[in-house]
Amino acid sequence: MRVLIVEDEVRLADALGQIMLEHKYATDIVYNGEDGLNYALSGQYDVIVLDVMLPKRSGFEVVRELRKQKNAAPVLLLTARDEITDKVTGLDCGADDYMTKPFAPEELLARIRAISRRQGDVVLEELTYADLRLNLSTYDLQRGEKSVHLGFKEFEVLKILMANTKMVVPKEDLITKVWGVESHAEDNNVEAYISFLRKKFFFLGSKVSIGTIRKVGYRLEAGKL
Amino acid sequence: MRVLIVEDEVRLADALGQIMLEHKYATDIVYNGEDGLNYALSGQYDVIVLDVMLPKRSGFEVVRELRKQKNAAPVLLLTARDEITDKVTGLDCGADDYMTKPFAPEELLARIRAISRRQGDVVLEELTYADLRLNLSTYDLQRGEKSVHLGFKEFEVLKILMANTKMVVPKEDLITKVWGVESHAEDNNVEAYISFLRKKFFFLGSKVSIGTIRKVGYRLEAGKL
DNA sequence: AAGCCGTTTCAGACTAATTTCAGCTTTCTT
DNA sequence: AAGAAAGCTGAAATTAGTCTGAAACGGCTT
Repeated sequence: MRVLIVEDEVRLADALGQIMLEHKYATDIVYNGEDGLNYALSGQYDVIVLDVMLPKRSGFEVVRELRKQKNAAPVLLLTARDEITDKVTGLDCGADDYMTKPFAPEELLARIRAISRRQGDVVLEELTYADLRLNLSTYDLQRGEKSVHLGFKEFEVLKILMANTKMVVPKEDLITKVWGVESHAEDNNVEAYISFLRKKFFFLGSKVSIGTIRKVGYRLEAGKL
Repeated sequence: MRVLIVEDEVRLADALGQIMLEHKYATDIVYNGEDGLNYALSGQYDVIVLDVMLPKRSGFEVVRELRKQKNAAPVLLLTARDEITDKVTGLDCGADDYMTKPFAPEELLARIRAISRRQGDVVLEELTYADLRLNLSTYDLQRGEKSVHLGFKEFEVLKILMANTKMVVPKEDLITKVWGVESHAEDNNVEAYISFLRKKFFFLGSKVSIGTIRKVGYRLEAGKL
């Protein structure tokens, strides 16, 4: 079960991420409407938790655009209690549910369960690149017969690389997406995980390797067989 | 990466300048809205950090005017927490992000990275000149089949030359843009990199060459095949 | 309490990028 | 044409970024 959180208040966003984590939801967090829309359009999420008041594009705009593009992912809108925005507006735009801040974590979880149940599961089960297959629900990475289990962070790092194949993913991005924006994770954390992943690629005998772009980041590369 | 800071509290402005410096951003500081606007319009900045409450012209006015003139530079607004200015107003005026004082340097840096990158992906993916293509995300320079990887500084130098094709780029400009304003890089540093680049052009068999304008600078030239 | 697993931290090895230097070539000046 | 200034470039020296094994850590399970 994958959840996208779009919320510009970093503190709240991280808190939500924390809650999701504790309940075993894989979570991505972005901090503005534009990124939110782009991430949502990737179609990999089972639920999208969307703040209304956002930089770049409001939550309303995001849902509307999402629906226009025929994306049916369940959307839960968040709004501050004193914002004079109308619940009806949100639902008209195509949102599935609506909740005012502040709220209890339990309520959030309940609503997420509710709207995700409503949908028939149409989630992609795995990501692939060259000879590698990353199972998104079991966290197993396999190549042919062999298979290894990835830890949560290994998984997240690889997932991001596989979702952006052929693009260089900046270390910064990995840090903010895997460790969270206000973490004090250091570059070496990322490096350590890249190292772990390389070891596992090697173990699997994959032709895929992780290329380093110095001072920038990493990208997947499919070496010749 | 060039940053313009518009902030009337001299102490804060200087502190910001210091932080930027430590993180290798080339920085200019001005202390009122009018200068801010003029500097910003010069179009040489990658990010503008703009206080809301300013002498001469408010931050809001500055962004609005900037946008009216079709200047798309990413703007990060600053405001004191107890000012009753509205976040929405700022974003509506065309700012890209918004932060309340006081804030941690780390947060500022993170946001600067975020908004400067954000516009980066709207911007073109590669620069081309004659038979050369410079991939802006992988730092690869290619010509036909062949491709070479450029180091950070090589890349920056070439990028500037390719962004100003047919114009002579003064050595001084290269130094301040690539090494930073306060650097004590010497002309020979630039010369060394020009030399590296020429070698790579030759390796690629490109018809492009780097012409020297004595006592001034360099420019790209597309020789005949 | 002991063991396991995923994660973080650290230090040294390693490697690529960058700077520096020196001698050489080209261009300009007179 | 001679000398001076500016520029070029190969090689060496230095620095900065990255990799990785090992150890420490912390939460969970047995």
